[in-house]
Amino acid sequence: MLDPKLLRNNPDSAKKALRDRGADASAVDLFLSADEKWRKLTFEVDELKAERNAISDRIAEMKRKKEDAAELIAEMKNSSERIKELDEQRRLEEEKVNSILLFIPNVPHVSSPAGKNAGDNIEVRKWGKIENKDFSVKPHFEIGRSLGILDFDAAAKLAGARFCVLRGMGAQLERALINFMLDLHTKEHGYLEVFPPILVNPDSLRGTGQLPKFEEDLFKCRDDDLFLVPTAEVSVTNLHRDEILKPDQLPIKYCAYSPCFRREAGSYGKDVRGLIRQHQFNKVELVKFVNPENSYAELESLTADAEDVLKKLGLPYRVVELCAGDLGFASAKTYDLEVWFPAEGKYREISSCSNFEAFQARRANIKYKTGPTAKPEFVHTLNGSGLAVGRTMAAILENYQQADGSIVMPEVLCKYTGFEQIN
RNA sequence: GGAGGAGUGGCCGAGUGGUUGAAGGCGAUCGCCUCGAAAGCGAUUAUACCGGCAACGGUAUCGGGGGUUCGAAUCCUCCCUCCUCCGCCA
Repeated sequence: MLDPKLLRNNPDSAKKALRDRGADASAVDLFLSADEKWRKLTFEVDELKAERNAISDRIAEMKRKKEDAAELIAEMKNSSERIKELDEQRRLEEEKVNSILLFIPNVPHVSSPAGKNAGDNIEVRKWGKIENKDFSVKPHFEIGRSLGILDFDAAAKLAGARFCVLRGMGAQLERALINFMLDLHTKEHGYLEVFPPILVNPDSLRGTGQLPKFEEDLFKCRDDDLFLVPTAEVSVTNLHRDEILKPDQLPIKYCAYSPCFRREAGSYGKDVRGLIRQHQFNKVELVKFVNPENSYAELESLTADAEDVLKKLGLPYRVVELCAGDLGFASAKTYDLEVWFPAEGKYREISSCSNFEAFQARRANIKYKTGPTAKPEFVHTLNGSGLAVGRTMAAILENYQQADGSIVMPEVLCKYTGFEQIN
């Protein structure tokens, strides 16, 4: 959510920012008119209530003195009706203001490059050497199938398309990756591990920005007002919803493993094969709550923490800075980490690291105090994948593929897998 | 799932219709005292919104929503959470 004061005082810059990211800027005008109505009604109602409160006090005093207050009471009856009416109007207008606000995306940070779509993203750095192998690397889903570790047919029987059953060393590798990532972030990068619920309520999803706009992307329980999380970001960020954090608490750094569930509505026909785009996948997520002053430095270090996973696994990758038009709804600035897939001969997203500034904090009401007497301010929230586990497995199956069709484990993983090779 | 109990400020805790945004205590902050500290004394100590350049004024909030009433922390109602007992269960 954007700061309503910013929209009031500086609507033109807000509109420009929204156009920069390809969003509909007319919402700003809708907000402005609804907001003005709301403020007018609020002012009127508050004045009437002030009067009512004053007269109520007089009634109370008269009653104490055993005087007759019938006349005042009768008078207040009308006033009370009027208050009720106006209050209802005010409530409706307030709802309108809020629903407009909830559909407006974040404003891109000045450092986010201009551009319309992924084609305008900027590569900021590359890491790792892309090997020219003397055999043709099979795509991960083929090699995984022939090694007997990925079973898409069984998954289709159990659940449908976009699911996968991991078998044997595949299942073990998945588990090893999760443990490896969590250990790295907790032991070397200073994150506190949490294991949150993966079913959450609508308030939580509103807090991070999935609701109300992206409900169709979520799996919802039929009989309960609960959704499966599309990312642990939702659970973990909402850990501090409606809280005022103490000055010495920041920065807070969490990492969490969770399964993630996405309906992938509207992505039919896209990445249909393999582990790239599944309805259910595992992810280790990094989440930070920070002082606004440091949030961009914190984004750099969070990105570096995610990159470290790829470095330790020896997977070639590049870092891409998303242009304004490609930014997610809640993000002000995002770096995508893209890992090399040799079978396809291209880089694909494996992590997305974002600074949401106060956008989520305002929705989720997460504040901090700079000192014991200071006024609470919104924190900045950040998160990034550290990493998407399924895609990491896929990258390993391709990058570590041998001519004989076997897969050599990255060295750091061996103590987690207990084997050095899949064949 | 059934029965009963409870949810008040950072914390504890009073408060069953009218100067109660909320006693009292703890904690915290500032000041006095002190060489310094402790103790003691005094003051301050929620959040959001609206109006105002500001000083300041106003409104709302006692788990959440709705209702009764001139007036609700207090009464009614629905929901949520926690506790106890029963049932079920990993």
